[in-house]
Amino acid sequence: MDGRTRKGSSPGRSRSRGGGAQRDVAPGGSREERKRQTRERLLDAAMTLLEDQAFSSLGIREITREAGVAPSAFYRHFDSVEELGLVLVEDAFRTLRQMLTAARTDMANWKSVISGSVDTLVRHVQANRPQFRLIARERFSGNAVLRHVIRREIELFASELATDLARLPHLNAWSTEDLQMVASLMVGTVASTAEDLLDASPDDAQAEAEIRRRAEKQLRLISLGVPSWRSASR
Amino acid sequence: MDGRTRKGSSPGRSRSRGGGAQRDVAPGGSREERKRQTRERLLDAAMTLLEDQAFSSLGIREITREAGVAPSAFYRHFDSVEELGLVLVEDAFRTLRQMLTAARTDMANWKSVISGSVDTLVRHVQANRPQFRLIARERFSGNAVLRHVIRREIELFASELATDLARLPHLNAWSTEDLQMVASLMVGTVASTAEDLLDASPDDAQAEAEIRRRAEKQLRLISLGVPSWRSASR
DNA sequence: TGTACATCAGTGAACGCGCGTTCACTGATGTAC
DNA sequence: TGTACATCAGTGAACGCGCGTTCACTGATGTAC
Repeated sequence: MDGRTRKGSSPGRSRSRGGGAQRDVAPGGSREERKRQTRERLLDAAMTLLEDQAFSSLGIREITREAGVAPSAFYRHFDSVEELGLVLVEDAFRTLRQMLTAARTDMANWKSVISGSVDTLVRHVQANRPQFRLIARERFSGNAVLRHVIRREIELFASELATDLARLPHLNAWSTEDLQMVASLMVGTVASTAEDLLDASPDDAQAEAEIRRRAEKQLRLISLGVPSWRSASR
Repeated sequence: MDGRTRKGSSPGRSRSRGGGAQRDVAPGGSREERKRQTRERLLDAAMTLLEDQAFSSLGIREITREAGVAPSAFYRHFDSVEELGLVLVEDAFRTLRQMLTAARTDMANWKSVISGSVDTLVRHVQANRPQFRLIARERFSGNAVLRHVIRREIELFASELATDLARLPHLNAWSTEDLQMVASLMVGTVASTAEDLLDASPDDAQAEAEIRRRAEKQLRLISLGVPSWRSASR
């Protein structure tokens, strides 16, 4: 038995653990490796706490308590809670980018591009709820540094989507402004869908199915407006 | 001169002040009236502080300091910061409901219903930035009680919009589910627009014009999809 | 392989500080006569 | 109108508490010979 207690754990986080035979509880590993593990525990602890509270109310003592280390140990890994938060946000966006790569791969089989994308979205959100919740929440609230990092990333996604859309047959003659308009509408719809998923219980299959249906319909409705756009607006 | 200092003020708040001759600085008024004024100062102070921070990090000492009263005076008016927060949220939604009433009045002149609604939105958001920011931020973050109150209100608006839409010629044969789908898409688009406005500087007329243009286009694109909906989906 | 020394992740005590909350008070306002 | 008493919004001192941060320490791990 180990004197420390490990109060919380977040099975959702998929940070790659170093290779080897050592157990989570037993000592094991080189000094460097063990330091990495403690850092991991701090990040996991913060993520667990963020499920129920805002980032701006997270404290060093709170995080270290949850992680099962002394408060002063925090400073061996981060200068401030904000620095830790930036690492969490970077992690979350790495997850989100993986989702987008997966969604683009799914685009290969055309015709069901909408339901394919929505399916990719739902699976990734459900598999990484803490990360998506972090992005959804801190996009608006509290800490200005985190907020700006998140905003910038999301704008980037909308621009990338606009570029993707420009390659589609119906859209290649559209102005940049109009492409960005459609892209931001789609990104906004997808973001709302993700928020609805996070708001529902992860085990509520019916709620998930309804959210999925609605998102597909909304994206389909938007796409139905596309062919009529030019003629109606000019 | 008065010994107290009034550090902050929020001219945006439009709470109706009691009738009479008394000045803001001078003593004036009945005991009841002066109590009401102090309560007002606390609410205003909290709203001012909320422009830069999350509700969940607001403290009693912070609010009373900003309002220029002793910390213990807080308890003459509210049992907790949360109770004060609920009053702020109610106020904010009163403002939002006034906006919706105004928007419905504008609906009288058909054909420009979209640009009319967007104009109403922009004017109300700009005139009540603190309130709209409160709703936008606390919809996700921190305090669970506030979050749920805000969610419920927003769902209510989407339902009301669905009812309104059902009266329109093209839409009166639609299923409830599809009406709600369109309504939530529109509410989401309007919410994103409000967030963009709050993110931009209130004095940046060019940014405002671009946000307005984009919102009008997005709503128009959605409405263009509506006539094709049934045929394409069934 | 064995020994002596260096490194450094994690500890725990200590600090000063601001927090939320309580409480007896004060003095202006309100009320009864 | 004047007087005596009641009310109560706001005060300021006091409390215990948990916070962020510092610092000398310890003992396992790493390295040089």
